[in-house]
Amino acid sequence: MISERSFEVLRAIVQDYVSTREPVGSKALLERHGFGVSSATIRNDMSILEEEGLIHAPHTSAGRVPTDSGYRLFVDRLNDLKQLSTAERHAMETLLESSVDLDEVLGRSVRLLSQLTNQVAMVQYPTLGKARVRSVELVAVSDTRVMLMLVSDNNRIQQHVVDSGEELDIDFLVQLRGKLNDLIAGAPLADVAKLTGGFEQGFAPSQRNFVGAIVAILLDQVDANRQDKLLLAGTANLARSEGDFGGDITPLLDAIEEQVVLLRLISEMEADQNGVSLLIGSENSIIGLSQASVLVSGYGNATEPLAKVGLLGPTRMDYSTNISAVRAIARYLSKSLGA
Amino acid sequence: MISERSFEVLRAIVQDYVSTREPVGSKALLERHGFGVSSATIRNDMSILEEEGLIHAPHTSAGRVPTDSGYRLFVDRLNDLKQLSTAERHAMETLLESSVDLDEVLGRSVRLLSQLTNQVAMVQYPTLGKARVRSVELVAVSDTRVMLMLVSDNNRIQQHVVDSGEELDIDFLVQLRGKLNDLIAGAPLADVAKLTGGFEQGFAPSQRNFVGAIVAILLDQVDANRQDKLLLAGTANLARSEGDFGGDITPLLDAIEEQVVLLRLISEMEADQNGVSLLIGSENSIIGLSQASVLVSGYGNATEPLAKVGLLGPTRMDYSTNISAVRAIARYLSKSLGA
DNA sequence: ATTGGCACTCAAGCAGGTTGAGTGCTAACA
DNA sequence: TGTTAGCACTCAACCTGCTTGAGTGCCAAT
Repeated sequence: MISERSFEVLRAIVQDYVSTREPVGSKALLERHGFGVSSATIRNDMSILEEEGLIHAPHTSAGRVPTDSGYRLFVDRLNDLKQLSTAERHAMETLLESSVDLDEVLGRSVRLLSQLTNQVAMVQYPTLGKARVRSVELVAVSDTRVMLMLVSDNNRIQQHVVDSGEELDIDFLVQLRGKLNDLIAGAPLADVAKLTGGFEQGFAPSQRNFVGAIVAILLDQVDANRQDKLLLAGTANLARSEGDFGGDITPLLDAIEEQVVLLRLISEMEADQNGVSLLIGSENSIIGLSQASVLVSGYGNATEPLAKVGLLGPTRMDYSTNISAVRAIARYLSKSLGA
Repeated sequence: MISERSFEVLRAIVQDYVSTREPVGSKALLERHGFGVSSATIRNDMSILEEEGLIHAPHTSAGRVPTDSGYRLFVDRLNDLKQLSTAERHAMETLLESSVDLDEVLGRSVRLLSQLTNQVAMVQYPTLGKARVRSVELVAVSDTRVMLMLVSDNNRIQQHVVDSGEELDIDFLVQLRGKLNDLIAGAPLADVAKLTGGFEQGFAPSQRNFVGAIVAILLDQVDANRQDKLLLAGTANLARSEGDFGGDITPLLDAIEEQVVLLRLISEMEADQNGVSLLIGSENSIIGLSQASVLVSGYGNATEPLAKVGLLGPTRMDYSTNISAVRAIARYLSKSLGA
């Protein structure tokens, strides 16, 4: 069992290494943090930490660097998270004020998160689960094009423009809208496919093509809800902290491009006591992300989160700040979308 | 005046330097490109090119690197652009097929462009110019929230959700929608502000707050059309070509974050004979972008472009490929939105 | 105008020496 | 038993001097 002071030494090492990017030695440690002991004692503690696999020396005569397990212990014992600054709070509140549609809320949140943390931020589109259809709207946007809107009862809106290729009959649109709503308004999204089966059969042959197209788009929209989507922001930050990922970042870029991998990863992550979950370095199984940490939190309902929001960065990141930022954004998203 | 062969030498230098990232010398040049002359002759040509300020030697005993002017001449004399591959054509066509709303078209285009070129791609939202209001729609999306949609006659749609804070009266919404459309449908966007002045005075005092809010949002939407917006993609590519920007990329990241600077820059760029415009390195006036090239093309109507689309990358980029990619995307956008 | 030849330059790479931040160990101490 | 001072040891980083070779510029000959 490592002593209390040994842990303080670990904490100091993590902090110094995160801020300086250089291996930290016993003497340098004393200068920054005034432990009441000599450097020799620190060295003894360090050797214990090294035996436990928490820190590691790049080479014999260098200082120490935290290992993944070292970061892990540091994070697990993290009790006081860094508070957001007033400016940051203000930014959050401004965000809260303008209650807009889903895309905008998610887009702004993820951009804010990336700015707060200087990392790559990501948010998963909420799955609808037990959501129901509120209404379907058909709006003519030009002589031949119509916009199909699917509004669900958790404030979520999806829209898509369909070009019928022929002159639209406004009256028919109104009538079609009515029939569609009679059919599926109030129904769970999961049932839409069943309910609309054969729907176009009730129309004149000349209209069936168009109605069929509309229904197809509608089903697409429902499906798009089931099939998760990921929104990223701040990927340019990768250029900033490139060196921290150790040489080749192409696998990282690929993983970001192929959102599927990331999506599966964060879906499988289980929340800890704080509501956040964290994979440090090699704790995640994706090759090429072994130098990266992934930090996410669920948002939505506390008992049953809708989806995840979080960030991706080098293992050498400021966990304290980042965890609190992710938690704050998740709280905001829950407030804004969880209802 | 530089001879024809000297120019061929310049062209070879640009090509080799772009692909190898290493200064190119007279002998290496001969190996790759079989000029029918000796290395000494090449050296003579090089010294001419250097006198003209088209190439430059990093140090005495190194090969040559194109200067900004060198790239410029190379590009100006570029006659055969690289063709898109069939796979790339296919991607474009797939994009064309799904005719959807503005956000989606622009989003997909800019992502495709960044993938084609491996650079940071950007597209400017089209200004509406002489566009007119087609219709205004009000759709209830929950008991208290209503979605306001502004549809203009060039297929452009903007929407925003407003929370009235109180129970909505559906009949009143329908009535309000009618009055609004009577007032501004068909009018130029520029006139909306004038037309809606004092609009809420025609309503009962209890309703004026809500109507006023709706009108305010409407004006916001009109304004958002005037005030340009920029959509970026592929910023992660910066991490890939980081070294080409010479050391400190923070000013570049800042410029990307502060889209305003970029927007002003590309707005001021004038199209050349090919429809594209290009600023190479120090030709642009933004500090911190002196190692970057900006390449844009107008899209929309040939005579009067709606907005710009293009990319940002290191001066050391493959101009031939990139120019043709930007042109292709611009053509596609024109076809899709210019009507 | 082109070429072969030659002297010259200088970054890059290698070998050897020095430095200093860092370690581990041990013996003394509280 | 935990802490400390002291000391020998290690090794990356840095410097220095040397060699190499890719590259240049110039000139006289074709």
